[in-house]
Amino acid sequence: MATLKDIARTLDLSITQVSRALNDHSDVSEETRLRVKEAARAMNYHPNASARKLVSGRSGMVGLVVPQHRNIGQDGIFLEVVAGLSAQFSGRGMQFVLHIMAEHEPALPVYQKLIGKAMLDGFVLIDPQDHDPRIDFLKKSGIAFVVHGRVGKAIDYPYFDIENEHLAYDLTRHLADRGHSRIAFLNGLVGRSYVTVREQGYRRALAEAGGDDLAHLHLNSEMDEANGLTATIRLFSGDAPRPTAIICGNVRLARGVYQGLAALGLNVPGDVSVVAHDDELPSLRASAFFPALTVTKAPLRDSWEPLADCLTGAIEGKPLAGLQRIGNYTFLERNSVSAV
Amino acid sequence: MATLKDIARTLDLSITQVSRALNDHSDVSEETRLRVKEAARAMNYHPNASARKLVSGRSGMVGLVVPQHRNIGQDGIFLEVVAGLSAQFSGRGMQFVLHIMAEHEPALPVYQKLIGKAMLDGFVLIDPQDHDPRIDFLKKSGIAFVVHGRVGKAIDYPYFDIENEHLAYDLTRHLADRGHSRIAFLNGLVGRSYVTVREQGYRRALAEAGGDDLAHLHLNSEMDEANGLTATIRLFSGDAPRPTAIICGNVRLARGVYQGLAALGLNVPGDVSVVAHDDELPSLRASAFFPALTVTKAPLRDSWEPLADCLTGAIEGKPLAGLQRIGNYTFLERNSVSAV
DNA sequence: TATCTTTTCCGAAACGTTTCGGAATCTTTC
DNA sequence: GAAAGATTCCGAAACGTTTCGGAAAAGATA
Repeated sequence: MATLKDIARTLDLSITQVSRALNDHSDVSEETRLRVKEAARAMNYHPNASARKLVSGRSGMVGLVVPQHRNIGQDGIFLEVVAGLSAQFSGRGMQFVLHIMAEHEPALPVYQKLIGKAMLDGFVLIDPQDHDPRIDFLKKSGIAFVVHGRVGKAIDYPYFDIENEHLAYDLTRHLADRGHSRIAFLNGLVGRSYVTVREQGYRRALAEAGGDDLAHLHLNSEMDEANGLTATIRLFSGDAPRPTAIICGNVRLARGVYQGLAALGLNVPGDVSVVAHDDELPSLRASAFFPALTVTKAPLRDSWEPLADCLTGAIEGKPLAGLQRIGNYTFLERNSVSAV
Repeated sequence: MATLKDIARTLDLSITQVSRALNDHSDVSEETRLRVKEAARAMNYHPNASARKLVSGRSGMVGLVVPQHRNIGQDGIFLEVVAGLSAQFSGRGMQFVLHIMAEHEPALPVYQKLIGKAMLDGFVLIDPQDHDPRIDFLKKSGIAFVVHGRVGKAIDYPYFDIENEHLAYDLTRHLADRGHSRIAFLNGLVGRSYVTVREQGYRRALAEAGGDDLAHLHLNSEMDEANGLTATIRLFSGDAPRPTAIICGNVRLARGVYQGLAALGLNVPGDVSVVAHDDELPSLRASAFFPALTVTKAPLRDSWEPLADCLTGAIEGKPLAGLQRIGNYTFLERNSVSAV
């Protein structure tokens, strides 16, 4: 492998000057800058990442740490995350390190070890929880990171997120405006920050509309098809007043809901209206539902670029203000809602 | 972050001796070895990977480079690979670097750049092709690597593979022994090394059995459900003699074949026998087919450990002999085959 | 006691890069 | 034509680790 020394020798320059030329410093003449860059290309020189990290603190590597939970295999979402982030960082000449933890391994020691080894410039943190110890830990250890999502009020770290409170409000409001008052919400796992704020949006809309705030209509579960189906069955059996509309946290839940309603002989939207939030995972198309599903749409795949932007910004020490981004969502009215 | 110098200072030892103590060198007394290790743990010292790599050539990081092809999202297999390998290396205290290339980016420059940066100790290479330039390139550049699969005869690099030739032979022979002579083989994409050798096994069995070697019964395609279905339709339309049995390169193809046969009103195994090779992807269970599918089974998930073993062995400079491993497969006779 | 081994330790160099402080060369100015 | 400033360059130190060669201390042998 060619090193700075090699280039310096062939060009009869000092190592210092070669380094400065390659890094576009000011005090190197235009002529030598070109000569050096040409030579570097010719000898296909790539700076040694370890040496660079050692002195300048940058290695160009970022990490993602995820637990290996049982359904990591089926869940298309994980793949979307990994492929999306990896492609983003690869495209920036950076390296993406994936660390999959053992089943019930605690996360903090893993981060600590990775930080201790000092080879990563920063982390992407996904699936933030309501009181997420990882965020505090990363903040305290002073390493750059970006969160996919956000938790709490006064937020002093880089993140990319969508307005989950708003979209839950919009979906609920959309139904309430059409006369629905018993609106069920199939939300996600308790503790996830977006689940919490979506519940807040749901309750805010209900309160405004004066609709019944029936506790049993808000259900938390893993957001898969099976739970969508069983939740639907549950909602429509027993003596409790039945919903006239269902909001689904994602499209996979909605698919289960459609199946459940079909099994119960109930019509969409005749008997029950259904709406959902759509992450636009490639495997599940909300528009292909019958009847086509009304959704708020915010493609997950639009997250990776801003996340990578924010993390590289944080690594470069840019001010926090530019590193907190909110993604847009759109409301798509289709055929799964009717007035009551 | 604590460094060797910190430990040396608090213990009033030299940096040298601390380093040697931690790395279990011979010339350090048992007493100081313990004192040093204890101190290191107390100060939660982790060796700086960059510094270590710089001098000793080892960073404890390995890489996987994959192209971002269109169906990277749906294909559960990619996730299985990434999660499996990452977990293996994470469990060994190593880091797993995933590099996803742009759609049609050439692979060799990517490897060259990664090798140039000199931060990886080795690579895992998957999906080897019949004349794979990546293998030559990695061999020439002298970096450690392991191949999932193998190509050609005299193989002088570490690999983990299963006996694809044998398993194709076994499946074909199983059918031939039951009187089938017109046996179709839905193989995978041309150029993949395992596809090539499976075809050889198929032809060998046919030749032995004296069965018809009908060229049109060997089909190459992407190994998904859709192709299984269309291939089946194709096999049973037109004037060419129709197969009495179908071998599928994987279970996903088999699922398509079952659908196709059902659509054609053909019975399994009454009208057509079906067998397949089963990688045991979590999303597709061959035993849940109706009728249950006869297969050769070699769980893909059993590959990651030997692959990681071989790669770490190669990095440590172990002799090639122990780094070439063959995985087992089992033959599971179920209900999808009948005699003719 | 003097010499020879064995055990245990340490200084210094090296890996490839960045960066600080200063030095050489060239250009301008009076 | 000399002093001042700009421009372009370079030596040396530093990052944290491993390792080579040798040295000190301890024990064994004569």
